[in-house]
Amino acid sequence: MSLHPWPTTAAEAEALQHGLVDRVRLEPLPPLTDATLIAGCDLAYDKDEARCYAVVVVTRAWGREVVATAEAVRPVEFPYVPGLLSFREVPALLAAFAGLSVTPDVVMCDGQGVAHPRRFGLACHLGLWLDVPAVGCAKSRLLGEHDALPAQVGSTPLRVDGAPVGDLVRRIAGVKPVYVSPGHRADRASAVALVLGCAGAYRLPEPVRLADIATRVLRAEAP
DNA sequence: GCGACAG
DNA sequence: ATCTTGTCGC
Repeated sequence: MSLHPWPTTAAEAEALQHGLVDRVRLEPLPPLTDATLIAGCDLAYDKDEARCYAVVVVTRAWGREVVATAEAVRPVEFPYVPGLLSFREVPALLAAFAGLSVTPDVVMCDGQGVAHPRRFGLACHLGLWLDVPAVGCAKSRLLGEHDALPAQVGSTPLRVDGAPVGDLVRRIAGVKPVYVSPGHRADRASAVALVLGCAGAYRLPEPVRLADIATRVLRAEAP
C-alpha cells in the first residue's frame, strides 16, 4: 500500500506535492507524557553524495532514554533541490523505519513541515507515508518572515504572506533557534511544546541530536 | 535581471 | 549536506 510511485523529475515531484498536500492533517499531537515514544531521524551523506546513511532513534522520557534504533544505507537517487528535499531523503528514512521494532508516537525530522513553498516539507511527506504524527525541526529557514526573537528561551511565529506556518523556537538562552513546523497530525502549539519539552542542553531536541550523531557514526563504520 | 534557497 | 583547525570568548 504505497502512497505514490517515486518521481524522477523535479516537475513530477512538484506535481506530487500539490496532489498530496490536502492529505496533511493539522491537529494537536497526541498527549505528550513521559511515556510518549518520541523518535528523531536524520541522514548523513558521503562526500560525493553517492550514498546516504539514515538513522531513526526512538526514545521515551523526552529523549532521555533510547528505546530502539534502526538504520539504512542507500544510494542517493534524487538531487538536492530547495523545496524537494523529501524526495531525496524519504526513501532512506522509510527503509530505516522499516527496521524498527516499535512504532513511535511522534516523529521529529531535520527539515521543514508545512513551512514550505507548497506546504509540503519533509515532515509532511514522511508523516503521511508512515501515517504517524510528525514535526519538522530545521536548523535554518526555507521561507517566511518573523520578528526578532529575544535571547531567552521562547518562540515567535514564522509567517508566509502574513499567515503563521510555524515557529522559531529557542531551546537554550543565547543559542540560535530552530525552525519548527507541523508535519502531519500535529499543529503549531503542540509542535512547539514538543520541541521545548524535549531533553538536551543543546540547540537540537535530544531525539534529533542523537539521530544526527548516529548518522555520522554509521557512515564511519559502513563498509 | 538579481537574490534566496530545508539538507 | 560536506570540506576543515585553530581559535576567540565566556
